[in-house]
Amino acid sequence: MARSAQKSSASNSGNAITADLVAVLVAVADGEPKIMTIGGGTALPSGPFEFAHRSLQTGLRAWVEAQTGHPLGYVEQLYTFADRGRAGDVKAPHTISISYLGLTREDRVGEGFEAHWSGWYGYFPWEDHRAGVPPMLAKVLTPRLKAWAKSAPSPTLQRERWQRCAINFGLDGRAWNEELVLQRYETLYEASLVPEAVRDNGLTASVVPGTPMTSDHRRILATGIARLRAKIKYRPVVFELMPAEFTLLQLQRSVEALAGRLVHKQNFRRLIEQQELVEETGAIATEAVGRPAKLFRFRHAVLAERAVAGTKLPLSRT
Amino acid sequence: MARSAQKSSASNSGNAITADLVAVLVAVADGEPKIMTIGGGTALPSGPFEFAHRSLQTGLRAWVEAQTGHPLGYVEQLYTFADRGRAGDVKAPHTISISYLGLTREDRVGEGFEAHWSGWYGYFPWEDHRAGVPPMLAKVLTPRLKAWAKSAPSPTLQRERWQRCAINFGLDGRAWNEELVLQRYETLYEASLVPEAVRDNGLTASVVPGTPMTSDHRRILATGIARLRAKIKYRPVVFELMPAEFTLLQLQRSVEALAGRLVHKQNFRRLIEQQELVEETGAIATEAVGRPAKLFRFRHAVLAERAVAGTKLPLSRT
DNA sequence: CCATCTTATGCTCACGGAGAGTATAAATGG
DNA sequence: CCATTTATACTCTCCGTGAGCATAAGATGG
Repeated sequence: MARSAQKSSASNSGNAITADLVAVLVAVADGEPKIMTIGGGTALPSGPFEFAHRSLQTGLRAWVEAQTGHPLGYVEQLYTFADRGRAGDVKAPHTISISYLGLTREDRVGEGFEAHWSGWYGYFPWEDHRAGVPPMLAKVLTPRLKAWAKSAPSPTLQRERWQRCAINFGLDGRAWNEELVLQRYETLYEASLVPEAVRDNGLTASVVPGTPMTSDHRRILATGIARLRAKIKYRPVVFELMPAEFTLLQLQRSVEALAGRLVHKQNFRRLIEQQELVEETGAIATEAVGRPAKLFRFRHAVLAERAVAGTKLPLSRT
Repeated sequence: MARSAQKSSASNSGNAITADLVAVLVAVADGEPKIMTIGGGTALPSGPFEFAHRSLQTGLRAWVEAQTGHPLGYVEQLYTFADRGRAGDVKAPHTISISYLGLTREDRVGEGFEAHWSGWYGYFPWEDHRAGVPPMLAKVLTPRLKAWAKSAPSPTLQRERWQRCAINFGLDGRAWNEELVLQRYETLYEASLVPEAVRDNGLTASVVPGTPMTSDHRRILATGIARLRAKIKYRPVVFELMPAEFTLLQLQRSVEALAGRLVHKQNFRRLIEQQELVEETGAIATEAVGRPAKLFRFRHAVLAERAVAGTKLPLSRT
């Protein structure tokens, strides 16, 4: 029945649950995107929601900074999960996971913590298209997905399944869409091709490469990667992952690392410069090979100036 | 301290809270966007999270359908709120509001329920630019915002405040951006120009037009409107709000109602048709004035075909 | 029947952004 | 000096998009 909102907090008091924060903390080091993990890379950092804090956002920020000793540059709420078999403990108190995406420049972790940084493509080997389409996509994923599609009960369902696979994984001559990270993971889960699905549903099946995670953390990670890949195209968030000074090539490599695909160098520079996102520091990079590059820094002014209007990045279709 | 996720559900058990679902249910009737409200239009429908359901999404769906007797077309999670003074009841159990956006064709409400549909521009009069910039923007909002900016402690802060207002409200010759619904509401809240801010902070101040809501429901509504305005530009969700058959003008009017601004008719038709989003039914609209229009229906096939690739809508800059 | 009004529908044009390629510059190591 | 690598400057083409013009097909009132 519909009730007014004022009454609801009183009438709910029987439905006590617990809320967890789960963080997808991203950094880029050596041209590789990394995420902070615990438990030897099997889980994302998570913790109880602290009511001492004014909001969820500040709660997460304080908690992460206490753990790593570093400030969090950019924080954004991802999604609130309560679905799925959460590791099979049906009798445990119900938990809601409120997940966040956080970007940071630092990749060091404070002493004495079990957290460390893991490359995110270890969890999603099929997502890295920087060196072309990964061979495992055609060799491993495609046949498994095809078999899954064929196993559907009706011809119509078979076609629908296969169409979905083709769209998500860029098969049948379709273009690869780097933003469909979550859709791909969920398809693999549904097809019981990831260990989590096998675990949650008590099956035994052969799975595809890619490190699994506790609970639904890999799903949360996929959500975070997808969000970030979408975001870098229209918001200047890449800079949160860069050191104070950088060359345009370093910036490009970071974007490519996140997007999992290469960009056209000249167009990338044109876009960055015409949007006045960066300014020269005057210094020159000291690296070894090739013509030395100018160093740039992010023009923080643009954040105020243009209301985060847009950072367009050229992610080509080939 | 970092703990593995497996341990967390056990170690959290002291932090019990309650979770509410809050729904922004949208329909379009007579060319006006409406939202479902309760409490005489002062609150969004909300209810406790039921653990009988498999997921949050299905929980909301079941709950809404039980209330209204109508299926929910499209459902999407919006945001999870725990911030802000929730109506001043500091000692009440802490509540998290998980908000959802739902789209439906129906605008009838089942008998015996207190819910009904309210036009959303009653809550945000400054958001409707279909008949040009609303006079109240220049007459009421701008002077108040200017005063608020000037009241900042330092000249730098004054400039920052004003720049933010100018960007959000399209002042100083800037273009109106219909997607900044939430930013606008939050600015007004911060400037104590909405009753909710006055209420939450125990102030007395004169406020601007626009119906207030319980708790932070107007903020949640702003989040929903913003999300929907962004979404209609790249996903074919408008059709969820349309009857089975419609003319292109009706479709256009719905888009304009949601976006709060007019679109170029010929370009709109071109876009809709070239994307093959609709097909002719063969019938002709029976309305009165003008040349009769063909009736169209949504091609549901495109959802599968193109993986929600994109529905671009021409929202011009003038 | 004609003038007029309203909406539907077809077509053209100009501009700008994006993808892609060519060419040249500046460094290093043999 | 040459090969190699990276930096940087231009150019060209295509297409999406905003905008306007023109015509068609109904209704209504004189």
